[in-house]
Amino acid sequence: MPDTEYTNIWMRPERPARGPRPAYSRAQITEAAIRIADAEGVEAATMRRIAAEIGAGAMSLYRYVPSRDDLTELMADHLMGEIGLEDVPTGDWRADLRLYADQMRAMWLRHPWIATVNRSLPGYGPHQLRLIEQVMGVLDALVPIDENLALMAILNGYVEGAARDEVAAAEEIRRSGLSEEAWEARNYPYLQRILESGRYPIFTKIAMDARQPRLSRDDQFRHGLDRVLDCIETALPQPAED
Amino acid sequence: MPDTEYTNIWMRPERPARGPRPAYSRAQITEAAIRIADAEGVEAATMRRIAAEIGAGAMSLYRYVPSRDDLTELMADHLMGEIGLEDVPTGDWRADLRLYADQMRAMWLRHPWIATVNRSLPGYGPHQLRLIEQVMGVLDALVPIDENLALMAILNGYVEGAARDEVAAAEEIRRSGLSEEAWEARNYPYLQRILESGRYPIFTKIAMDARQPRLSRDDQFRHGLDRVLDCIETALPQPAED
DNA sequence: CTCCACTGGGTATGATGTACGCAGAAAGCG
DNA sequence: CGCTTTCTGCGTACATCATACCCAGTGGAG
Repeated sequence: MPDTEYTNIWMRPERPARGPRPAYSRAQITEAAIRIADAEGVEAATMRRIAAEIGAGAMSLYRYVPSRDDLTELMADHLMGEIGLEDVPTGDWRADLRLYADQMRAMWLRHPWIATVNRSLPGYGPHQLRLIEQVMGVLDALVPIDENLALMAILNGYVEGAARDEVAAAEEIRRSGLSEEAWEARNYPYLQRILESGRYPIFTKIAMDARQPRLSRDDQFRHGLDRVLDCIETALPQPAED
Repeated sequence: MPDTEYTNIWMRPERPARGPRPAYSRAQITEAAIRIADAEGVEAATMRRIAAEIGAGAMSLYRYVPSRDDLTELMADHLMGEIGLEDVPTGDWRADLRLYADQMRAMWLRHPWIATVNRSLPGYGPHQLRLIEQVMGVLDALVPIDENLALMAILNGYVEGAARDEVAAAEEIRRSGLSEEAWEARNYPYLQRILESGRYPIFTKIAMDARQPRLSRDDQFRHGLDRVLDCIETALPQPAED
């Protein structure tokens, strides 16, 4: 029973020394699972379906991955690998953090199902670790480590929150099987009821007066991000003089 | 087939006019489900278990709630009702937003399973709507509605992100069935391997040098929150003079 | 008083993650 | 080179889940 000792998917060696060559690999399985989740929704990425995708039997996957939860962990970490910050830090911290934020959001939109994967914190897979190094490396020379942590909490909170909202709406629409317009038309009566009740003046103000909801998603994100970066700037010691 | 017309759990009337008195109610079912999820984890709150909790047969629940997803929506909105901001705004926006943030975080910690419920955005249940009114009412008189939206995105992002991190760790420990100390001891080898690899200097700096991870969770949250509130302050027009 | 739209709930179904066991393959050892 | 050991892929089996369907009984509307 060697299983008991490994607390973590990252501690478990992929291949033992003896025996026949494995026909597949963790990476292959992980990528197949991501492909299915992207194309058909995370609920379609069942163990059987993933196995079929790579031409294996259902139970074969368990030779590579101890459980579905661990596969999920592999999937989540693989996604972090899609964030490319090779040339960071460039010296322009604002551009660096914006690049990070934009890439992160784009990744969320490519893989909306990541919102349902909440085992985020204790993962610390290799790609996530690399990303921490790169992102926190941007401000590392400018502020103490505690300050850096606090600022990154704000930035990550904003990016993830914004991405989560976008993705929640998109997933709701996808799951309904309707077009975006049809979905909005279908929900219109409820919206109307809220507005007509007169009990939600601020909600009404948002729906009627705000420019924000009428901007493109990209612009909405960018506006909020600018605010966050301004906030970070005020926390930096002696910002660059003109 | 009246089912087809209701797009939303909030549009569907709880009780029809005719027929015998229902023995239970949506509120009763929702509260039972929350009680189970709190005590035994969200995975224990199955339809059968919830039905058993209130002394009903499994299928009886479907007389009150069209599907498990809708029940989840009811549960999530019920939680928003736990945030009490009756006396807000008090005139001290900073105190008001801090009260909101603290209550929100406390609610997350009471009900960690909310992290797994991601159908957040298009819900707009009654409690969520009321909360939007109260929270956004704090700054409504001070800033334009678009500004208010942007600032709330930052605040909510921080609060939710911080709560999500705390909850993810707590849930991971709970699910392992170990004590916090035993869980940490179990994970120690992996942490050690990361540090010893020498490839993650900033991660190492966080683990070794930062004060932050050694503060209480409450203090960590408060520190970050102060930063966010500072950020909001700089965005307000002519902050109150001394 | 009669009718029928309701009620609670038993049974059944299809899907899921995964435990178990088996036949065959290949690496280590003599 | 043959034997043993340790692996491989994978078919079968099972517990558990949400939920479709059905039925007998009930109580408000006419």
